Amino acid sequence: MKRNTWQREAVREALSRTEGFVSAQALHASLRGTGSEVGLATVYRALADLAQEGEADSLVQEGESLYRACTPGSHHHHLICRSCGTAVEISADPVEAWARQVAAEHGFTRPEHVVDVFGLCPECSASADETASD
Amino acid sequence: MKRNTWQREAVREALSRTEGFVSAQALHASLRGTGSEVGLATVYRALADLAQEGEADSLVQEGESLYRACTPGSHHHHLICRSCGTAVEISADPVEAWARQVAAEHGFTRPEHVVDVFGLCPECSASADETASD
DNA sequence: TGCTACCTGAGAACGGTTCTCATGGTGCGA
DNA sequence: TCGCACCATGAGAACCGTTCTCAGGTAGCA
Ligand SMILES: [Mn+2]
Ligand SMILES: [Mn+2]
Ligand SMILES: [Zn+2]
Ligand SMILES: [Zn+2]
Repeated sequence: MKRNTWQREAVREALSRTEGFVSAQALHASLRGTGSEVGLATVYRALADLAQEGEADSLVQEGESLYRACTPGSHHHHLICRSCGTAVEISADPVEAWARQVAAEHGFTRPEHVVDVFGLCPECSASADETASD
Repeated sequence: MKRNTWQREAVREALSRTEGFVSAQALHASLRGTGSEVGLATVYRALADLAQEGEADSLVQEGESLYRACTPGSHHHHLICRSCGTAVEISADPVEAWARQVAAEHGFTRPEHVVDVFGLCPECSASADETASD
């Protein structure tokens, strides 16, 4: 059992207050900005633990691991804004079945899958349109 | 237009001789092993160029970028062995449509998607079974 | 309250990737 | 074919996100 420290709770809380995916460093900077003196290594450790326990989702983008608070116990995927990181949880039942079937057809066992949809969220789409018309 | 150098050609050839996804460093070691004196930075540059031009696919696994020769011009995905890196190109037409629809439903524009299926290939599945029964 | 195993944090170390810059070769024009 | 300008190359340094180290601190338990 993990000990309860104010540092871990601070990370959990900061993550849950964040809309989209954030990096460990950004979360650490955000915590420091509010006066918290949590260490960077602790933020990394807390995020890794949260991800392992299923309380956070993670993905890698441009060499950086990004994290997001996650509704535990439910397998799901994400629709993520490339510009601001905002994410929507989506179910992908047809894709789950397709992935299992594809693996089986080729004799692959213990299938897992990575499915992420990226795009520009409505807000960022609007901004992009303005910029384009300048 | 990129210049034609024996280094770039060597990288292209080494990549096409490789069954599955390989890292830049592994490909460099392989080239060095055959007597080629290509530099590591050049391998990185050549692989980045090939990926950009659509002649190579890439994915990130455990903090490392992996590359694979790709049949150009065709959008496809991969079924990849977690153990040995062997990959099978798969089409995912139902997933393409699903991804576009999900993005549209949430007002996201310019959708892209990341879809990879991982598993153990038949050979590695057999090896894993032997190990497990020891 | 006291004990102890575990957590924390500053900085060092790590590993993959990119950058620097002197050197060398490609492609092109003459 | 020859010469030149410009781009590619490669060794090593720099970079950057992440993990490790270890001394000091603290949660949890009796
Ligand atoms: Mn899924
Ligand atoms: Mn696709
Ligand atoms: Zn956005
Ligand atoms: Zn395999």
